[in-house]
Amino acid sequence: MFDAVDTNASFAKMEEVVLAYWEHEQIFAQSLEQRRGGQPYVFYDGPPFATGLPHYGHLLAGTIKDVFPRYQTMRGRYVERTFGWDCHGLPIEALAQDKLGLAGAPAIRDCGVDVFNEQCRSMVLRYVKEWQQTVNRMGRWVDFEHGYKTMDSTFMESIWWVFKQLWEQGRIYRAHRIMPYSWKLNTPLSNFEANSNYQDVQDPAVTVRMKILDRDFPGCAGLTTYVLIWTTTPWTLPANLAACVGPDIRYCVVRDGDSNDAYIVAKERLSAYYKHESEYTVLHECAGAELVGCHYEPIFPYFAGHANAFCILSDGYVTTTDGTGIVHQAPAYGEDDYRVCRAANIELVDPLDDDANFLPVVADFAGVNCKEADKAIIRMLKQHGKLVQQSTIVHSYPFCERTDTPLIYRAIDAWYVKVEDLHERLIKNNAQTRWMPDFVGEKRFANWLAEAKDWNISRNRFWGSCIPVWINVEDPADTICVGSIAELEALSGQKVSDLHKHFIDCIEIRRDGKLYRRTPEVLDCWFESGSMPYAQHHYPFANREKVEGAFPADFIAEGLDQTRGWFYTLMLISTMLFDKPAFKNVVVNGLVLAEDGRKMSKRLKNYPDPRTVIDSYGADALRLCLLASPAVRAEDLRFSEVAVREVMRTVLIPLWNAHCFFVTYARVDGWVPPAGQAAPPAAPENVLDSWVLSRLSATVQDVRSALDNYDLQRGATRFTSFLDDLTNWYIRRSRRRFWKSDNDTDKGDAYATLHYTLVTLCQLAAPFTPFITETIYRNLRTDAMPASVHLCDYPEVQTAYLDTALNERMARTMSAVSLGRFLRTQASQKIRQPLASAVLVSAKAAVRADLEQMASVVAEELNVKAVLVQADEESLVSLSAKPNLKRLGPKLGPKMKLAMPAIAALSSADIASLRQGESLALTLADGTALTLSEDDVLIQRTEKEGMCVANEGDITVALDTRLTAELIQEGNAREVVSKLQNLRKELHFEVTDRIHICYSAPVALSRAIEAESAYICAETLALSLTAGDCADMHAVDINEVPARFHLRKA
RNA sequence: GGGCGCGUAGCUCAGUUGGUUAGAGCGCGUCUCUGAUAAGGACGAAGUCCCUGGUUCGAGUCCAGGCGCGCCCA
Repeated sequence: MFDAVDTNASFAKMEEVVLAYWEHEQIFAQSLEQRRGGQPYVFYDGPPFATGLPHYGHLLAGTIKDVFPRYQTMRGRYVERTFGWDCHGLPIEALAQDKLGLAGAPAIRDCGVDVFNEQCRSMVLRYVKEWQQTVNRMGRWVDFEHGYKTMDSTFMESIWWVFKQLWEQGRIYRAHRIMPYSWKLNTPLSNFEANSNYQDVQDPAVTVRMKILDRDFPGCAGLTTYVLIWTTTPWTLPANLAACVGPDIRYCVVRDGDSNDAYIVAKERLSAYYKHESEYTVLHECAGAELVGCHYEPIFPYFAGHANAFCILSDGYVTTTDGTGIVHQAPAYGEDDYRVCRAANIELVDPLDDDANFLPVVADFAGVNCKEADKAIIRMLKQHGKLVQQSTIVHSYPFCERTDTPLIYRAIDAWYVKVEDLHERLIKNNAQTRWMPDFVGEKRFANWLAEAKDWNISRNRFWGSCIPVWINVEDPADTICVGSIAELEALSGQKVSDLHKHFIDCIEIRRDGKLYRRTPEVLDCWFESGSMPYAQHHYPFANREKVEGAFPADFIAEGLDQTRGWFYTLMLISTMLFDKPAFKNVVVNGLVLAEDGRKMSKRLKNYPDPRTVIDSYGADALRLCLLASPAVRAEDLRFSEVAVREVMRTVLIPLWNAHCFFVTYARVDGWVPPAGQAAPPAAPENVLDSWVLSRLSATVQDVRSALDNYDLQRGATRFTSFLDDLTNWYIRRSRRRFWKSDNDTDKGDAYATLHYTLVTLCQLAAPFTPFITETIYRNLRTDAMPASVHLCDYPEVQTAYLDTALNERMARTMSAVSLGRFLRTQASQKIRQPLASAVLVSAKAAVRADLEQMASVVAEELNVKAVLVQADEESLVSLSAKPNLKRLGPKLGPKMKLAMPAIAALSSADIASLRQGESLALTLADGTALTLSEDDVLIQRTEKEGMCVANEGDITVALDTRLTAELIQEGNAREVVSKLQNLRKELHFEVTDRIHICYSAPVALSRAIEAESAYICAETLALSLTAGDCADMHAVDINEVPARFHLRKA
């Protein structure tokens, strides 16, 4: 016997019960154990930082990461799922710095790298418990216990192995690069990090003049000539080493009316400096190329005499969109500057310390922070007559994400991985990966791979995997790369237990009388996450076979923002190590935005707490809401609590109530499924049973194909649309079959069909909504079936049940019913009022045959005494023809425009002959002869005026709305039954309770009730129906006639 | 500045190889059904399919250019 169920169950509470059951019975472990030996389905989990709580983006990705492993497990695959944690990097360092009150790298060194790193270690896992709770509450099955951490020694040793592989391939090199630099954190940042916090700021914009030393331009005799440069970073002027012009840009030498000096400015920029042409005189005009080689007097004296410096260079990057068209070059502080100066053999100078304060060499501003020095520098320029113009500019400028201080660009010593020779291999390997949606892989990612730049992998930080390179203190070119702990122990003669910086930096290597110390940088943590396929299993030091057998992964899933993150580093490292892609299938999810379309923000509080949402609607509702959204196709999703509620109302509640309905009547009748697997009747006689089984099979086919193609949205919507057909057609149409008190075959078939359908639907939906399906399945299962729905095999497509003709027949029936309902509304005849007849008309024999078979369904649904099916539609509708554009368009081309009116003008006789298969000759306005056949036109029907007729496509329905006294009496009886049923419900009677009814009504109505008393009693399970007065009578309206009823249990 | 994506009803979104009158849900209004349902059904109001141009007999759909938004990069 099934357990009684509560229609008003709280899904959130139900889910808690399921979680306890899974935990207690170790269902996840069982689901794995059961598939041990099955073909593995390999899933890699991207490691999150545990420095914050999980948000909707994590819940979305986490749900996607749960559906496919569950699905594949049910398909028989062995799917291990281990969680991972990203432990290193700036997020955690920033937290530790706050905690210890340390401002930057020097402060960290002062307090001790060991203290700092141990602080990091102690904080890394601070939110692990919360993560675990949330992930678990969402119903995601993943192994936390054996999860990997990027700070584990085993993980870090594998990182060294990976590094050494690249080293031996000659891919690791050291270079200068211009990078965004945070002086607060004393570290260069990746461009990725630098781009995440642009702010609009006001900066000075100064135009400075530099005296030309060794060139006389025509017409400048007796004048001092200056080249004008423009910059928004005055602090870079002390490090100025050159000026750059565009080779093809036109420049003018003008006599400045104010100063009577000669200035060199781009011709196009003159108007920016002079309001009127009268303010200057053009002395000479030339191309930028002619200016190259001029020397000028350094603005500041600090680097006077620097080799090859203080001359005019040229390069194509110079534009005339702002400034003077001449760009000042400080090679330490700009990528283009660096490149241009390097080509001119000018060594950079970088007079800033780690905090970006000026070094003593810049005597006037020594110790001053560069940005703060701007004002003093401008003042000094003014004093020395070098400032031509001063203004401010508001522009978007990158700021440090962690500290909100401005970033500067400066030259940094860095370690690089050579990538630029790998483009073809990367693209080839990416072509072996299936992306969902495809454009992310085929366009976005492929384009990125095609232009991938060498990868800066070093970070001048503390808490991370160390770059395992030891450098000869005497000769920086002499290096040793260490690839394992054993290697380091052998080289150093010391025992090594931990690979973090504070354990490793003190280890020195002596070889052949030379001393080697480690390079101080740590690795970019993307290097670690990209190495996770190997490092999570301590490859190749352990688990060689396991890793090699489980590579590449069958499936990964992350957000669109990982295109250049994890997706890239995985693909890059696997290509470099094994020349293979790291994953075969990847689902990319979009961003989850707040309801207002903006990013979710804790400060703005523009989104509901996930826990509140789960507690109100349940994790299933949240999961399905996310899974059925465009967010699973890499599109943005505006998340709204209302949408979650909607999913609960329209999917979970109907599913739950279908279950309640079934269980309620099965308990009344004591129906139990036969032992063994759930099974439908062998040969269902009722067309509803065959139909719902056919629909179910089609749905199984659809959902399987959707999931096999990683299309979650399609999968989710297919099973929900089936649910709609199940509840609002199959169950509604079948209700009476369950109420009937005699246990005949039809009733048994109904129970067996619905039981099988619900069980199968639960199995089908289990990967999407694991809780409610588990609850329902557990109540419906037989002893022979697995204890949990998640231990079941995924439903197979039952081709024997598939009947497309039947599906079409039922679709036609629904269409006829829908038309009939419309007519009732038009005629203001509610469904409870029986009518004499409905006429279903179609000229197509196949349609008529279908409708005839289903006539009883239509009659019942429309509450008519008789349903007639006939062929003659012309008494009800008038026919007209339209061209079938799909057929005629390609045939006629431009003549289509002439054919349209000719076809519209066809008479009903013409149409009739076409429909009898005859062809029809037309002459178009331009004399073209055209022969039409039936397929060339579409026949349209218009309801004739004044009749109760409705048409849709091939089907026309007419309703006889005339009422007889008999029909009215029946209508009243049905109204009475309806009111009585409502009263039963209000009085909380059980569906099986027998009752006695006492009523009082006006004479006419009383007579009707008396006449229909047998029917009324049968419907309401009444043992008696007597007229008279008694206490506690309920007043009701029966078609606007007042009446009173009293009900009591028998 | 570049790459990619998105732009359809008040809101969230469907819309097949170009084809006839552009759909659904939510919300709103008027009805209705119901002994599983917090549900369902009917009708109604609500559209410059972002704009411009092109290809075509025919464009929400294809092409080009632009505008707006997002992600990634520079």
